Amino acid sequence: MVDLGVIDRTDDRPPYRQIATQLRRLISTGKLTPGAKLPSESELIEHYGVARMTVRQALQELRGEGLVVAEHGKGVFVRSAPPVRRLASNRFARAHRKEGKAAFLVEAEATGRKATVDQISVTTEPAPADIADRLHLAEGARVVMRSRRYLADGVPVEIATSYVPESIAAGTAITSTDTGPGGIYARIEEQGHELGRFTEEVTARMPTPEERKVLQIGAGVPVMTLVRTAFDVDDLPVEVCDTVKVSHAYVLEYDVPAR
Amino acid sequence: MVDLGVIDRTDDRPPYRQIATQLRRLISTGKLTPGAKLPSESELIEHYGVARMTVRQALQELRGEGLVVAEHGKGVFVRSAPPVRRLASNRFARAHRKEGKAAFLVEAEATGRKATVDQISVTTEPAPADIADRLHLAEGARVVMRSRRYLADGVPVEIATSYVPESIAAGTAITSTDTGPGGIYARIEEQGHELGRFTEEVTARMPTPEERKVLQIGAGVPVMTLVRTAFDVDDLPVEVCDTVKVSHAYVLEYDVPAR
DNA sequence: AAGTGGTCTAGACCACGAG
DNA sequence: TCGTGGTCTAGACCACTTC
Repeated sequence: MVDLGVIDRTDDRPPYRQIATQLRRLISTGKLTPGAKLPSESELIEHYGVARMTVRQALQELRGEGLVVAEHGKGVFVRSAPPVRRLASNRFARAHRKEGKAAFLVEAEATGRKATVDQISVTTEPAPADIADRLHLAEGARVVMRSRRYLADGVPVEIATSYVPESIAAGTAITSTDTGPGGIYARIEEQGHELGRFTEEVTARMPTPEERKVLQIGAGVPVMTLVRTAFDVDDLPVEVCDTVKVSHAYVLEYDVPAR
Repeated sequence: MVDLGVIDRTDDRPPYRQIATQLRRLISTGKLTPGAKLPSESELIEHYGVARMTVRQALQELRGEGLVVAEHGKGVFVRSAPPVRRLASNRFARAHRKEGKAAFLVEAEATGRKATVDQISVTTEPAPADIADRLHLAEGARVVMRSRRYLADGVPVEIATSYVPESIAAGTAITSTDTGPGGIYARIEEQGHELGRFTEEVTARMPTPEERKVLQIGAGVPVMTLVRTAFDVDDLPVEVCDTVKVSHAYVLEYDVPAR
């Protein structure tokens, strides 16, 4: 059992905040390490001499910060930091594709993690408006839509959906579950669209309830969205990939020339 | 007053979730538009016939998703989407510095916003361990540390802290509140360190209570952190800038060659 | 069965904002 | 002053986990 402080009733900050601060400090100073169990609600109630709702409010603040996770019937635990994957901006370098490797696997290999992909679905549909816009397609033009989930060491870290114009994807392995060596970018180049550049648009937000479920994250854990558009050497957009990443599982790295 | 549904006591989902779902739907369907006031707690209590804590739990779920903000003494309101700033990866191009413009102002100008900077503080201190590491400095080496807050149209959108080795900054305007035309990058180049490239590391997380206060955001709104390191043409790191951005106020854009 | 967190009730007093 | 949300109390019953 860790040692807790006391509540200062003359303090400006309300009791639940004081409790939250003390628990937060136990975590940040390493007195409570990832995976460790916090004192139970009953223990906190008794120690601080407050009502249950007060303790729960403190715990909820920590849950909101993503510092702890509550497990029904077991207790409240310090969130164990998932493996952080650093995504370098050169991860789509042609050299890697030539070696027959998909980007996610290249990354995983570099960090010694076991990467898996599941929940793969491939359909052909009319392009959503924003995708059609990015691909310079007419409204209602059809695209091949590939969705999948990525896991690192068995933990879900990302869901991704790729859109390729049907005119490029038709008759290739892009419409198959297994896209073959080098992934869809290799297939696109085989169709005569040598890749020239990518743009990536990054932002962050809270996940939808469905994303929370698929990514197996609690409330209070934000996601990053990265929308990548691939252009061929004629600057024609050939693919859009919309990814939702568990934020604390990723650091994105970019190299920018000063020009 | 909008029309609400009722609680189905035979439903699996607990009442507070049903209430949250109904309110969420009012927002997503546009029956409650940004800035609109939700029914007050008392109204919800009366309408649904539940205790206050039940209603508050529903509202809290929406706050956690960043959909609404509570204003003490006034009510709960649908969050109005703040202006989104798109940050292009060429925003530090030398051309802009030559024109005597700082990056933030260049961006603001491009989008027609009124950009302001406040809470500027400049100190000289021993470098924190991670900063010393990035700047290739010995532990305890001194750096000039510049903190400031950026606002777009009066709304806080970012806080930033720059670190420059004292060996470069000493005796320049970098140690002044006003760094002069072109900002600190112009001053660094005047010291003989022509800039060659930048690296940027991006991730997202929940804000600390203090960041929430400075950025004036509620719980449930994530932040993006962007750590930029500037290198001169000899690949010597000359500055580290640590920024914390309100996530929904920014989209970061990067251009990546396929190589 | 015992302990944990999840949900709910029915009150209370306080601090803030607007009229 | 009045209505708003912010905080707190002291109970209650339920569902989940472990033994």
